[in-house]
Amino acid sequence: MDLKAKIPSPTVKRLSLYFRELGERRAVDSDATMSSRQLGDALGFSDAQVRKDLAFVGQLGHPGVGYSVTLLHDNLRRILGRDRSWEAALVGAGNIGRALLSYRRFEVQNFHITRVFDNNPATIGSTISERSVLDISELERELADAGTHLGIIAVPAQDAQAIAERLIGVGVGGILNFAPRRLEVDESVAVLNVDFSLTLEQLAFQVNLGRNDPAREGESS
Amino acid sequence: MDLKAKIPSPTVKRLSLYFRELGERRAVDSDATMSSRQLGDALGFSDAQVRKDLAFVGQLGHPGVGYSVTLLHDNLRRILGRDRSWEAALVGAGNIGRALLSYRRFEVQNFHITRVFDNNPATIGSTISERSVLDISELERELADAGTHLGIIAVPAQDAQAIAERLIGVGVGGILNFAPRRLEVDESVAVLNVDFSLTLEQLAFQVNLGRNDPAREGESS
DNA sequence: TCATGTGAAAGAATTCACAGCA
DNA sequence: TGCTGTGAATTCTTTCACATGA
Repeated sequence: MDLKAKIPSPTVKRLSLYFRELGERRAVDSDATMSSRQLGDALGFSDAQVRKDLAFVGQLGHPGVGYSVTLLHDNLRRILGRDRSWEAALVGAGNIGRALLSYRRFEVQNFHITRVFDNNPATIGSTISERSVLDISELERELADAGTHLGIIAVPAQDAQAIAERLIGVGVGGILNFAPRRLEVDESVAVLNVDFSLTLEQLAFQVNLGRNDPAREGESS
Repeated sequence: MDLKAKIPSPTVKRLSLYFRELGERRAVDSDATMSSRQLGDALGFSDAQVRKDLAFVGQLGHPGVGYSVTLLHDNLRRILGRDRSWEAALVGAGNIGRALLSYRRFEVQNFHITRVFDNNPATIGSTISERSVLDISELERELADAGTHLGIIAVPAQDAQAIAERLIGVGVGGILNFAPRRLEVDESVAVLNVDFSLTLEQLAFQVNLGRNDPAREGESS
């Protein structure tokens, strides 16, 4: 509807958190309202921050009352793209891949890992969390017309770029990259990196001497 | 030595990336130099950005030449706290926990998961990646004088806060939290959250309509 | 009185642009 | 010429503060 204006990335992160919080509240009391202060306190943000963020969603609050939990939740769902189903292809059935496959939360949230690829002959053909592992060489054939929306890369660093290109070749619009390697892709493709080593390193730095900056504390990496 | 001035969090993230890149370069040619442009190009940052970041490390560059790979690498190692060993306790031997236990990269980087706890009787006593799983009720006894530096929480959301408090009770200075729940802890404890659902959601949002903002593309979540 | 929505102010982070050194 | 280090300018984000509505 609105949402022409582009939403800043820090705000999008927080919108996801609001969405989750509202979902939990809604399950308990679907008629509830929450003020920006309540929502902020629950997540560690200021009330002003919450209001500014929610302004991107629309004018949904009622002065003196707060926000309708249900209304806000529904609107966030739409804006965050959670009102549709997402199909993802996973490449790499190693430890991280397996963890993702068994992550129940994804299914609940309409993220479906529909195909799994690997290049290890010992793994190909086996079944992991009810999905059978396909040969990586079949990637193009399997995904050509599958309309897969997202790719998840969980392969060694040196293979990541090539896999990314193949995934983009079959039309995925976004990539979740677990390999510790920057992917060079066209700007029309969204890439998000998850890098455990990097995250641990950030933590170590903070503990080491950066006598932890409180403002950053809850920071979602 | 220096490093009294607090380094901004975005800079710390990039310093880790520089450190990794320099390590790879160093392995090939330990006498190499790199300019801020070369380093930036490799990682997708501007040369000015690189120089600003490296200014926090000290005045290590040589005009007309660049930075000595070895010198810069060594200095970053110290600043990032990588010149020492880190011991971590893992709580939760589920899928994520197992993936972390088998993640080879950690050992190489001097991060050692020395204890593993779970509350599942079927898992307790078993061996995962050469570490035997301890009963969560033994946490305090096991860690009391162990001098463990970091805690890794990979338990269901509803247990996360309690585990965090127990870990802090035995003296860990930092927590890596995989549970989709904000931890309320004293500000002297560093917390970093890794939240797959949140990350996938960010990606979905970008793909959905936020016709991917190029500036954010390589963003490490 | 309580709480939203939003301009204005402040604060952070990035980019620019250039003096100065090798 | 090539490249660093850094103030100045710019852009992005958060916080403040208050007019307005219920």
